[in-house]
Amino acid sequence: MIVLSKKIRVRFAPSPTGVLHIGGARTALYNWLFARHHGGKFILRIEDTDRSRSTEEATSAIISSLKWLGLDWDEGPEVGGSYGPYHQTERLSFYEEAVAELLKARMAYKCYCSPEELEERRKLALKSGKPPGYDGRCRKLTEKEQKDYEEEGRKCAIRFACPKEGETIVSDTIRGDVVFQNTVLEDFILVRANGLPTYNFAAVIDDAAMKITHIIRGVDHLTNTPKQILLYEALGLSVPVFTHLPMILGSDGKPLSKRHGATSVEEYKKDGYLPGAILNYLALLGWSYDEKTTIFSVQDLIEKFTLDKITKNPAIFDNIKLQWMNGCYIRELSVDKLMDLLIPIWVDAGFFAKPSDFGIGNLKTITALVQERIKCLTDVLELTDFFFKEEIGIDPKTADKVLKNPEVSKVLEAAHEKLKELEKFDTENVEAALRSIPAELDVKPKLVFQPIRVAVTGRTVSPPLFETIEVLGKEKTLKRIELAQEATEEREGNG
RNA sequence: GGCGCAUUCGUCUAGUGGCCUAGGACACCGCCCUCUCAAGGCGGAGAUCACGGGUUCGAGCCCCGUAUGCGCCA
Repeated sequence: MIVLSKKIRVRFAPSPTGVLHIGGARTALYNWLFARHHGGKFILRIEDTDRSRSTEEATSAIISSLKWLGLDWDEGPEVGGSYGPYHQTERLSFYEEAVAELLKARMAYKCYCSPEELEERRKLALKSGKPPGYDGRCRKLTEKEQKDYEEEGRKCAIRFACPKEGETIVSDTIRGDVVFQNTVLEDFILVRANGLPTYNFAAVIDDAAMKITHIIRGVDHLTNTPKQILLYEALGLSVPVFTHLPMILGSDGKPLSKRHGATSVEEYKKDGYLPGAILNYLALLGWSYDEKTTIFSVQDLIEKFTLDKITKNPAIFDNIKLQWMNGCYIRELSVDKLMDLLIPIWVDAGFFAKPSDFGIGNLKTITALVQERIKCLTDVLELTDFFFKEEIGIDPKTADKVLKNPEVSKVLEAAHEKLKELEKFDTENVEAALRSIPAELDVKPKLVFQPIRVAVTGRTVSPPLFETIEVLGKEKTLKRIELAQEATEEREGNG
């Protein structure tokens, strides 16, 4: 494909009716990657003509999600640009102008049918097995009839006068030529009775005015495309290159929705996912580079992304794989960087008010201990709460499993004794002290370390024991062992 | 209802007529490492390439039909 790199212009055009969803994020990503790969421009346009559902909050939410993902735009809200404004509701004059032109050329006409009438006719047509589309009755209205309607006070919508013969071909970069018979394209509405343009119309006018060269969007728009092409042609505008992306589905193969769990970028952020991991995962949902590579930095993606490697098949969104990938990205972080990300999570959980309350050094050690054990940042809470809590509870089942062994009393006693004697309470000394216990008591290592772990952390699963004990410190460690001993004795007394 | 798109391991995918007894990744199972859990290493299982026809010396790959799913008109 010959591409004039400098001139490539693509856009992401969300409707601000809600937060940025995974599907939208992927569309934005592919557009952004394509622009960055070719050194073109990435434009953000807000399609807010549906006034009843569009909100300022949604616009800000989408913008902040895009920023968080690192998908920056060259033109659009906040940054401006020479093809603005970038909100459709501020571009009404563009649409009016185009409508006037089409009406004058008789390629559009006024339709006085009310929504109620249309709905009724649609139902009727369906009932009798006929196509439910608009029948085109207002297309042949005489001037007198129009005048009568106007006098009746009827409002009119503007419809496109679709050619009734021939075919329109959509050349899609990944699906090839898709042919539509013009007869099946009804006279669709350009401007509603309320004066606002429809999606198909506004998008074409704006894409042309903004000199968009490539349109990359979901396949759900594929059947809208012939209508749009007809509009480009009617207005003498050059038709952009189309790429229709496969859908993203939920685990049951149905369209992604709330019941599949998190579906918005915001939620993933809150759950402790990293932007790089989300981008990497999304890039691979419908695109691949070769048969081996899975991990791509943003820079890799920019270098390697091409439209011809996009697949046609819809993809099921797999949270498990995203989690795995997020874990990979967490492991790639420096300890300092990871700690910076973890601190607000600990603070939110109420473990401490500011890092110095617990000690930066300790937090750094803890971070290093959990780095390869968490898939999401928020996983850290469950794994580290015992460090911060003054008192830990040992759940009865855990106690039953680990503390019921007859050797436990001896083990805990020995551990307490040895740790108490330590002058330098660091990992090395703690390890040496505890490692001597199995041989001395002639007990398997596991039967020594597990009870100590449970005593000290309250859990059977924890970060590495010796390091953990160092961070906890002598006082807390000894106290927790004592408490466990008491509990054990009680059990023995009762048992 | 019409039109359109899609269909390779459970999931994401590689595959553009002979390199495919179908490759990789996640998940799963086993072993190694090991104080638990992870991480890491090694290995295993898992796909009659939706189905049925055709074209061809040869088809996952090309053509036709069917089924299923999804989308648009809404």
